[in-house]
Amino acid sequence: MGTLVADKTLGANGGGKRAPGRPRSEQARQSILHSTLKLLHDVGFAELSIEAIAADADVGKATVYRWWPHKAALVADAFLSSAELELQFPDTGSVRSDMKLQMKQLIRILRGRRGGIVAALIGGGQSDPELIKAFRERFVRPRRQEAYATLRRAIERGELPRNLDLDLTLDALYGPIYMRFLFRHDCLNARFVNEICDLVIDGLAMPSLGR
Amino acid sequence: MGTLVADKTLGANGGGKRAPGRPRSEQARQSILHSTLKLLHDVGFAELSIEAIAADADVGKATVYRWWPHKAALVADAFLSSAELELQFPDTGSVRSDMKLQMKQLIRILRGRRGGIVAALIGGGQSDPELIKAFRERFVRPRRQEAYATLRRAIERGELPRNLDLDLTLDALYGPIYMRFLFRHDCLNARFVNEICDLVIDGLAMPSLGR
Amino acid sequence: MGTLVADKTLGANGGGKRAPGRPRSEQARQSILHSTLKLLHDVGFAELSIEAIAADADVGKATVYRWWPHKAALVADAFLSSAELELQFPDTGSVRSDMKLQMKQLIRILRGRRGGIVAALIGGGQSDPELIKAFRERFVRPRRQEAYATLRRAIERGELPRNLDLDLTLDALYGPIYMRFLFRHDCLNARFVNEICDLVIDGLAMPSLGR
Amino acid sequence: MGTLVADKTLGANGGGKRAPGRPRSEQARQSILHSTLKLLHDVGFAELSIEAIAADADVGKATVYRWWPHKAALVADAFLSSAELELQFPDTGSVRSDMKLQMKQLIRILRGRRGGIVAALIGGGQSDPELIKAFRERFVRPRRQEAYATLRRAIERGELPRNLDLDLTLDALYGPIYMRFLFRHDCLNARFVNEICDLVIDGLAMPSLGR
DNA sequence: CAATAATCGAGACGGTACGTCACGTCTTCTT
DNA sequence: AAGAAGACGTGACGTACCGTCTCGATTATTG
Repeated sequence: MGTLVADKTLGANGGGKRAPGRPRSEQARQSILHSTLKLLHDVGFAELSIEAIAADADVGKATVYRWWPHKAALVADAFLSSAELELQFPDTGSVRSDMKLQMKQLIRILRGRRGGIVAALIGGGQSDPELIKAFRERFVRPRRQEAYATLRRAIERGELPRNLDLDLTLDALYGPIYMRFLFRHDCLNARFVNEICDLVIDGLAMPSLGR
Repeated sequence: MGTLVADKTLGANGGGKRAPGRPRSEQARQSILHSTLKLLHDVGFAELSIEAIAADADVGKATVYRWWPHKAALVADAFLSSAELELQFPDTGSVRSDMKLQMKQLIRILRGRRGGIVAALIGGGQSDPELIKAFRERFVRPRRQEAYATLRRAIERGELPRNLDLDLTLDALYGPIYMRFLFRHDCLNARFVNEICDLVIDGLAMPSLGR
Repeated sequence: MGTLVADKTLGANGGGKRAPGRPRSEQARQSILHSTLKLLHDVGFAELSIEAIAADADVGKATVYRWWPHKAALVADAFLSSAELELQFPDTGSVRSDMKLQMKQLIRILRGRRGGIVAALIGGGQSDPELIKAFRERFVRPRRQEAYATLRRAIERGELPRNLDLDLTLDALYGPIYMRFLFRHDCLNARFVNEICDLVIDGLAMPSLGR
Repeated sequence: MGTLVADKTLGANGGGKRAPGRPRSEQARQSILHSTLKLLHDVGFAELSIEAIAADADVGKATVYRWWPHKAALVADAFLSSAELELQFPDTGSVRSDMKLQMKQLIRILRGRRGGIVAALIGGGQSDPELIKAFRERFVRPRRQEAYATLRRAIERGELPRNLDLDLTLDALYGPIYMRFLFRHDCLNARFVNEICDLVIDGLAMPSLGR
C-alpha cells in the first residue's frame, strides 16, 4: 500500500477523479514486491540487484524505476507490506508482562528470516536519510504508538509514575535489543529481554533518590 | 597497526631477515588510509569505491588490493588507526558520574564529524560480517574492557551488587544511545545520557523484588 | 496528401458513405507532420524519435502509430507535404539555360534550411529501403518527368541528338551536384553548375567519334 | 591502423617513449573490427548494436567505447582497415580506358558485399560530420590523389587540355555513379560507366564553344 | 435521443540497447 | 618485489525509446 516517499498513483487522490493514462498494474507491483523479498532473502541487501528483481518478476526494469526511487525504497516497501508484521500489544494487567511479551515478539522477528531485512533497512538507512525515515515512520512509529498506550495504562493503574518520559522509557527498553541485534556481540534471547525489562521498570519505580 | 584479517608484511617477521625486493611504501599506506577516511565521511560506506580511493590517494588500484582483502577491511583499518579515539574512562569515585562522563564523550564523537564514519561502519556491517566484526573487536571491545573496570570498582565500593551482569548493564546503558544515534528519532544530548544512566543504575540498585 | 504506403482513411473512400465513429483529426495530422519536419531538421533522421514527435505535437504516441507504419513513412510524408518545393522548369528556348536555371534552383534548396532534410532523407534511406523509395518516387521522379520534357523540347529544336539517353543525361547533370552535396568535399555554387552543365551538354553534342 | 578521429595510443607518439600502463590489446582491436564487419554485413548499419559487437567479439562493451566514440567511427575503421580496398589505377596510355577500368573497379565494390557498408557510411555521415569527414579523407581522398595523377598524365600526353579543372572532372565522372548507387533509381553497370566516361571526356575535349 | 463505434490524450507496460561506472585482474615500465 | 598507470572482461547501473496496451473522454453516424 503505497511507496516509500509518497505514493504517486494510489496516494493523495482523495478528491476522486482518476489519473489519465493507463493505470498502474497492480499485478506488476505485487510481483515486484514478492521477487524483492525472495531475492533479498536469498542474496542479501548488498548483492540485491534491480536487474535481477525485474527479471525474476517478469517485469521491465523501467517499471521498477518508475515507482521506486532506489533499491532501499523498494526493499522498505517490500518488507513493510509483507504481512503487517504480526506484532500485537497484549494487555495482561501488568506492564512488566505486557512489555516482556511484546519484546519477545520483536526478537522473534529479528532472529527469524525477516531479521536480515530489518538489518538491511537500518544499515542502508545509515547512508540514506529517506530510508531510515521510512523505517522509523512505517515500522517503528506505529508500534511505538501502541507502546505508549501500554505505558499509559500502567500509569493509570499506578504501576508507573505520572510524570514518566515515555520515549526515554521505550528507548531504554528497546535500545539494548537493537544494540545486540546490530552489533552481534551477544545473544538475543528471552532471558535478556526479561532482565532488561525488569531493570528498566525497577529503575522507573524508584523515587529517584540520588539525582 | 595492522590490517583487519592479518597483516601481510609487518606481521610475523619478528625473527629478523627482511623480504627481498622493494619494501612496502609506508607513504602509500598512509595516503590510502587518509583518503579512505575522507571519502568514507563524504559519501558513506555503500558509495565508497576503491577506484575513488586509489585515485584520491594517487596510488595504483593494485596497491590497495595487494594489502587489503575487502573494502570492509580497509575501512576498518582506516577508522581505527584514526586518532586513537580519545575516549578515557575517568575515576571520580562514583559509578554514576564515571559513566555519565564517559557516555558524554561518546555522544560527542557520535554527533561530530566522525559520527558519520561510525554510522557507515555499523550500517555497512549489516551486510558485511567482516566489517561489523572489526568494529566490534577493535572499537567496542577495548572500551568495554575499560568499562568493566569501572563497574568492578563500583562493586568494590559497594555501589553495585556483587552478582552484577556486566554485559547486560553496559548494553542497558549504551543501547539507548546507539538506538537514538542510528534511528535518529530523537535527540542525543547530555540530558538524555543523565536520565538513562540514572534510570539504569537505580534499577540495578533495586533488591530485585519482582523477579 | 496521403501516407507513404497507402492512406487508410482518406484513401479508397471515394464512393461516398462515411466510416462510423469519430473521424480522424486533421489537426492532429498537421501537427504531427509539422513537428516531424521541425525535429528532422534539428536532429536528423537517425536521432528522430516518435516519442519526441508525439510530445512536440501534443499528440498521443498511438495516434502516430495508427496512421504511419514507419518513421520513414512519416518523414517522407512530412517532407513531401512541405511547401510543394517550388521547383519550376523554365522554357527559355535553350537547353543550356533551361537546365542551368533549374539546377540553380535545386542547389538553392540543398544549401538552404531544407537541405538538411533532404540529406536526412537520403542518409536515412541508405538503411531503410522504404524511405529511399519514397524519396525517389515522390521527390525525384516528378521532377525528372519535367526534365524529360525540357530535354525533349531540345531534341525537337535540334539542340540535342535524337537518340539521347535521357536518364543518362540527367544523371550526368545532377549526379555531380548530389555528390558534392552529400560528400561535402567541395563547394556547391552557380559556377559549378554552369561548368557541369556546359561540360555535359558539350559532350552530348559530340558525334561520339572516339568510341 | 588508427581510429577515426585520432589514434589515442598508436598515434602521435613519434617522440619514442611509451604510454604508461597496460598497453592496448591488439587482439581485442582486431576482434572488434572483425565482428563489426561481420555483423554489419548480417544486419546492416541501422540494426547494428555495440552490445552485439562486443558480445560477438568476446570483449567488454567498455573496451569498444574506450577506443571508438560512436558506432559510426567503429564502422568507418572496420571498413577502411578491411583490405586496403583493392582499387588500382591502371596506366594504359589512354585516359578513357584508364578511367573506365578504375570506375568499373569501383562499381564492383559498390555492388558487392561491401557496398552496403559504403552506403551506411555515406548515409550515417549525413547526420554525423565526423563520419562523412572520415569517409572523405580516408576513402575518397587517397583514390582522388591517384586519379589526379592519371589525369595529369593525360594532360602531358595532350589528351586533355592544360587548364583542366581536376576536381570538376572527377565529380562529373564519379557523381553519376554515386547518385545511382545511393538513389537506386537505375542500374549501375559497365555500360553506364562507359557512357558517362565517354560523355565527360568528349565534353572536356570540346573547345568550349558556347560558353 | 440513445446506442454504437472509432478517435483522441495520456501514460503504463515488457523489452532492448544505450553509454557509464566500478569491480578485481592483468600487463607494462620504473623505482 | 613493489610501485603507478591503465587496459582488460564482467556485470549492474539508470535512461531513452520502442511498439503495444489500457484507460476515460470526445465526436461522429445509425437506429
